[in-house]
Amino acid sequence: MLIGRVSELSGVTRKAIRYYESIGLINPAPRKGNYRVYNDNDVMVITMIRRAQTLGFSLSELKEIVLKKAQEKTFPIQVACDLIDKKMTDLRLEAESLLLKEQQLNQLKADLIEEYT
Amino acid sequence: MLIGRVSELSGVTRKAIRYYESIGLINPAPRKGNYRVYNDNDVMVITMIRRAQTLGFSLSELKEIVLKKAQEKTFPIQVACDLIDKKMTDLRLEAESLLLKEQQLNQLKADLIEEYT
DNA sequence: CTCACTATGACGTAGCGTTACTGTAT
DNA sequence: CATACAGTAACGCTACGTCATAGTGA
Repeated sequence: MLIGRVSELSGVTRKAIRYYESIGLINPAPRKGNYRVYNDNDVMVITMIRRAQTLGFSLSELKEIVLKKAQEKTFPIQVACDLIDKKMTDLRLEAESLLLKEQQLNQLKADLIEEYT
Repeated sequence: MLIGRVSELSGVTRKAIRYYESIGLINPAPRKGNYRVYNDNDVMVITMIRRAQTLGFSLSELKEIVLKKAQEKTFPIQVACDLIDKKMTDLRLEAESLLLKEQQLNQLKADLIEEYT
């Protein structure tokens, strides 16, 4: 299938897919003429990338995993789980900072109202 | 005072201060020779900008307020409070999405472990 | 003359979106 | 010939950091 179909199935734009290829996150698709040709597995990979991205992984983090997988010929589950754990920690820290910001926003509003009324 | 001193007092880098000027967020500082000269009020403004930024306001949002203030000759407290309220809503939405992501990260980890052990 | 500070300007960052222009399969 | 795809290239966005290079006041 061509890139447009992959985009439909995965929900990832053609531009993004080509970008993933350009940074070496996915293998360059074989060409039929000048057009990139994909298979079902490619769709799975791209879908997983988007899923992980949504959960807060950067493309460079995902690239690490992809590279390790290529080297070790097997999915580096240990590395992946470590990254996930780290993300969870990050999330909790971010949640705390959100609570703090909410308080500070309230404070800021109170300050402004007091000063300008 | 010169820009280095402002940077010390406000905790905002010289580069950032010049950037604020370049995008019209703060007024171009008068020059003594070729050097920008600031006063205490400038320091206050820059400090407030940084404070608001930390709370999640973009520079363009802050610029809106600055522009309104210049037009109406008085601090647009209504606009500011509305923006603050909006930020609070955003924060709550983000907090929810963080909780969801935490669940999904757990799910992702469980999926990986089940699949690769 | 040196030293500490200032200035401008170009390039880099993340992850694509958005033109803009061109090629091709039907 | 038109239409709906495909391709590459280049600039835009956010908020500066990081050189590189050069001027200036004490």
